[in-house]
Amino acid sequence: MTGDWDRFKHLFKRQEVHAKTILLQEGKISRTMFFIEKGCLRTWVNNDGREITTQFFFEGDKVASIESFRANQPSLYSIESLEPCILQTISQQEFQNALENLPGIKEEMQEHLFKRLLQSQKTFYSYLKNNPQQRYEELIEEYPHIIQRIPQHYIASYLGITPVSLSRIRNRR
Amino acid sequence: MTGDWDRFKHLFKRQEVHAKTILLQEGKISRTMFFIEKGCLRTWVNNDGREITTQFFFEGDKVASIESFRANQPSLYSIESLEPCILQTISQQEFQNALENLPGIKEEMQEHLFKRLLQSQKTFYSYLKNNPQQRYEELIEEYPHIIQRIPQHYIASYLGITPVSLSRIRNRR
DNA sequence: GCGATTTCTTTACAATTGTTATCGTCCGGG
DNA sequence: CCCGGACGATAACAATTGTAAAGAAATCGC
Repeated sequence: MTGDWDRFKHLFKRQEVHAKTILLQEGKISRTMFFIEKGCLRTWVNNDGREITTQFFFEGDKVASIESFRANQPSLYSIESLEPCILQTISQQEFQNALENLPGIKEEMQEHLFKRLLQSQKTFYSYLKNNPQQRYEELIEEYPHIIQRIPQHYIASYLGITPVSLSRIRNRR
Repeated sequence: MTGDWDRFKHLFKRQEVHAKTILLQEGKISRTMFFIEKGCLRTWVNNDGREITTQFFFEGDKVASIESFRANQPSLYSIESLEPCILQTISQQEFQNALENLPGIKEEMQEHLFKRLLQSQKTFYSYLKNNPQQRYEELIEEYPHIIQRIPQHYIASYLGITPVSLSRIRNRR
């Protein structure tokens, strides 16, 4: 899956960051793409001072505000570390070079984009169809490692509810 | 915007349908793409017998379950006419031909896919950030024609609430 | 090691939405 | 022209979630 990815992994630079480091701020243009070697990240949006987590990322994931990275537009969300991380980073510039020089990367990017669309739609439909309790149960089913690894208030914000409400749901079970 | 689109409009076949015609059923693989000449469509998902509308389409829009159309996977949603419609349709086969023979169409499709990702994300974030009342007000702001043209219970299902709740929200204003 | 911070739970109350049912209006087909 | 279905409003009640505040436990940083 990330086979092609490995081909230009040597272009990356190693970077270590503390927990709670903002790697990309909402509204800024994404100039860097990250590959997680160790640790985890989240993306989140600001809503009147209240944070809403939109996604979690773990070892092996590549993370960027693709929309921003690709179109040079302000990112709709922030990217932040949740744990101390070891990251491999590549700049937009270097990535452009790779795009033009390494065959197949372009197609892989498109496939990646397509998968993101599917994922985004799937998450969206889960929101439409299920209530918070059902979404929590779905999370336990499909991504148990998230429950075990991520502090609950982040999960609550990911589920679209308050930590109080998540605590109640957990007690109902 | 649809400039390139016009270039192969002659490949389309005209089709007239009644209101409430299912053009693609959830779970089936999309083999046809539609261009709306007159009328409007909606996409919706089935949730335990309850319909949830995910999007509305009007004159000038092109509609397909792109994800299904492109990857030959079962569609996650149905496509249905809300009014009597005049449609221009193209089969997957003919579309493939166009893709290979007409230069630039491929890039246009990718751009279209990218825009769908952005749109999908935007709608999703609106769900995350806003309550039903705010989403209704946003709808009035940004897409007033939808309010005027579409029966309320479809709008309610689009907003993720019951018709009863939408009626209450309208009365609160 | 220890104080400060973070995280989670609990409580009480308010606000919103869902559920079910009834009723009136409008519109189109036979 | 009339009947039936579609559509929207309303009411009463239940269930869920949000809000604010307080406290206990765990964890972090120095």
